[in-house]
Amino acid sequence: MTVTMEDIARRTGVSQVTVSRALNNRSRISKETKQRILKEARRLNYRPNAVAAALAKKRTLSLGLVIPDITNPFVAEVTKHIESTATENDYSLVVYITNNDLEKEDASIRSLMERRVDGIIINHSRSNTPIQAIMDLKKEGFPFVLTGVMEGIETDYVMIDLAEGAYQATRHLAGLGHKRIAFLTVDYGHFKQDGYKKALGEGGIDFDESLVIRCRPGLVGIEEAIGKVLAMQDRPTAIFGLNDFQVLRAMEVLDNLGLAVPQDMALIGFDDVMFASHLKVPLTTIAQPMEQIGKMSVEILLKKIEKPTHPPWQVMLKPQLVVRESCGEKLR
Amino acid sequence: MTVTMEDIARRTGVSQVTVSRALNNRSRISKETKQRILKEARRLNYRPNAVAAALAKKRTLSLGLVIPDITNPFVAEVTKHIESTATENDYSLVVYITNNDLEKEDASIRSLMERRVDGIIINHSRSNTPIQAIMDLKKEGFPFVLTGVMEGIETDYVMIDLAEGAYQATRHLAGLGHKRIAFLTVDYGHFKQDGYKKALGEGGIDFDESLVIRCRPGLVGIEEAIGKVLAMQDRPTAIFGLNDFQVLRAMEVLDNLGLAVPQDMALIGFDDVMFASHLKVPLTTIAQPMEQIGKMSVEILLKKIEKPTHPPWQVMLKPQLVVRESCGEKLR
DNA sequence: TCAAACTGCGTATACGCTTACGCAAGCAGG
DNA sequence: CCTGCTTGCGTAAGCGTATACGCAGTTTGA
Repeated sequence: MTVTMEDIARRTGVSQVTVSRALNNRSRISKETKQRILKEARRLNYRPNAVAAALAKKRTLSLGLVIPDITNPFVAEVTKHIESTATENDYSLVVYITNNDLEKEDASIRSLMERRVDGIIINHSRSNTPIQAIMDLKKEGFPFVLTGVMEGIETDYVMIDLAEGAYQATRHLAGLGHKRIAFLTVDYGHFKQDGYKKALGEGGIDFDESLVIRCRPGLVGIEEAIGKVLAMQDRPTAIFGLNDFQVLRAMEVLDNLGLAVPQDMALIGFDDVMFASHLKVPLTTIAQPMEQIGKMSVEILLKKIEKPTHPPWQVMLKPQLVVRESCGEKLR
Repeated sequence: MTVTMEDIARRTGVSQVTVSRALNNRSRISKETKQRILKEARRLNYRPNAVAAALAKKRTLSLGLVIPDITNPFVAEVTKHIESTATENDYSLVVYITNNDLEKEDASIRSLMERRVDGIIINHSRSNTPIQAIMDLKKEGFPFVLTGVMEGIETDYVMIDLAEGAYQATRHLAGLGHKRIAFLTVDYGHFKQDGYKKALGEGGIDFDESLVIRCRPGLVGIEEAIGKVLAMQDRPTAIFGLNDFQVLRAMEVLDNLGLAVPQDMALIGFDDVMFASHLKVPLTTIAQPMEQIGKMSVEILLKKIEKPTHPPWQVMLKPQLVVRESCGEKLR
C-alpha cells in the first residue's frame, strides 16, 4: 500500500541504505544515483515514515505541551508562539488541555513520556501542589520546562516576576487613594503577596490579613470570593489578584448585583489579554510578554534536549502596568 | 538506559512476547506469570514505547489538527472540545497553527501525514482556494475531516448552515429598519450571500451589488473594507459578514474615527464568542454550537478511521441569532 | 610511485514492539 | 485409550528506517 524506501530501492536497483542516503541528503553517494532515486521517489509519491525514523533515531522531533485552558486568551497567545517556535525548529507539538484537573495533567504528562516526545512544556496551574508525573520527569532526566514554577523542585522555567507585577498593581491602586484592597489569591498567591505588601507599606497602609482571600479553582471560586469581599464590614474598594480572564467573571458578578466598576469596586487584572481594552470598562491590568514567554520556553527546552545534564535555565520576565479605566480616577 | 520489555523478560525468566501479553492484558497467559511480570514492570518503572508500538501496529493513536489561529476564541473553544473528545478516546492531538498562511497549511498537513497520525481535522480557512495537500489526502484515502468545506471536493465535514446564519442576521438588521447593509465577505462569503439576499428580498430591499465588499485576509483587510464602506456615498448603516473576532477590530477602527456603534454604524458578528457579551457595546451575533462542532468532527474522524472507504459523513449544524446591543433599537 | 585517503556503494544489525504460528502438556468426551 | 480442544508459553518474522562497518576502485600527496 504505502511506498517504502525498499520499494524505491528495488525499482532503481540499489540497496535501501542508498535510498536513505539520497533522501536524507547524506554524502558518499554519487550525484547520478541520487538524482535517479529522488526522481523515482517523487514518481512513487514516497512519504518518509517518521515513526520508523523516530524508532531508529530515538528522536521523534515532537514536543509536548500541557496547558490548563486554551480558552483563556493568555494561554492561547502563549501557545501560538510556542507552536510557531516549535515548527520553525522542525518540531511538532502534541497538546494536552487539562481543564485544571490535576489527574488529567498527570495522565497527560505520562502519555507524552510514553509517546517519546523529545521534551515537554508544562503550564502547571498550581504552583504549590506538586504533581507526581513532574517529579518523575525530573528524576528520570526527561527534558521539560515549566511556564511558571513548582515549589520544592529545581527545574528549568520561564516565569514572570509576579511580585513585581503585584507591586505595580497595588501601588497603582494605593496611589489612587484605595486603602482597603482585597487580595484574591487563586494561585501563585504567595509570590504576589510580597509585592502586595511592599506597595502597601510604601503607601503607608497596614497589611490586613483578613483582606487576603483564598479562592477555590474554577469560576465558582471567583463568585464565592467576590461574595466574601462584598460581605465584609468596612468593604474593600478594590480587588487585586485575578487574571483578566477571571476579572471578566468578576465583572459579570458585580454587574448582576448592580455594582459599578470602578465606582463601587475597582478591579485590576493580570495578563493584558487581547480583549482587555475592548471591555465595557476597559481593563487596567498587568501586561505579560506573551510572545517572549512562548518563544523562550521552547528555546530553553531545545537547549535542554541538547544538553540534558546542563543545570537548569531559569528566566524571569518583567511584567508592566497598563492603565485603563477599571480602577477609575483618584478617589475623593 | 530506558527499560524495555526485553529487560523485564530477562529478569522474570520469560520471553519478551510473554511480557507483551502481560502488559497488554492478552489471554493465553497464566495469572501467576502475569502478576510476576506486572510487578517487575512496576519495579523497573517500565514505560511502554508508543513509537515502537505504532510502527508495529501501523497505528499511532494520534490525530492531527490544523487551525488558522488559536488566538481566535471561537477556534480556541472548538479546539478545547476536539482535544477532550480525542483524549477520551485515547488519542493524542498534534496541533499546527497556520496563521492563515496557505503554505504553512500545506506543509502542516504533509508533516502530519509523514508522522502517520491516524487522521486529521482541518479548519481550512478559505473555502474557495483548494490546497494540494488536501487533494492528496483525498486521493490517498487518508482519513480527514473538514471543519467547514472546501469547494470542488467531496469530503467528510462538519459545518454550519452559513446561509441560515446570514439570513437570520440580515433579517434582524432589516427588521430594525436598516436598508443599506454592507456585506463584507472575508471567506465562505458565497454561502452567506444566499441568506443575505433572501432576507433582503423578504424585507423588500433590493440587492445592491456595490454593497458586497471583498476583504483581504488579515486585520488590514478589515481596516480597508471599513474604509471603503465609510467612503461610499449613501453610506450603509450596518455591516454584516465579519466574525466576532474581526468585529472587534472593526469596533476599534470606528472608535478611532469617532463613530459610535450602533448609532453611526450597526455591527453584527458571527460565532458568539466568550467575550461578546462583555464588550463596550455588547455584541449582537450569530451563535455557533462550538462544543458540537468539536465533538462531532472527532467522532466523524474516528468513524472514518474505522471505515476509510465509507462514503463521507457530512454534518450541517444550525446557528442562532443572539440579540444584544450592537445593532441598536429600531431606526427612526 | 606507493601508501593513504576518499568515493560509492552493499551487508548486517538495531530500534522496541506486535502478530502469526508452533508445540507440549493438560483435559474432556466418546 | 485415542481424538481434539484448550492453556501457556516460545520462536520467527516483520513494521520502516538509521547506523556501523566493510570493501573495491579511484584519487591524492610527497
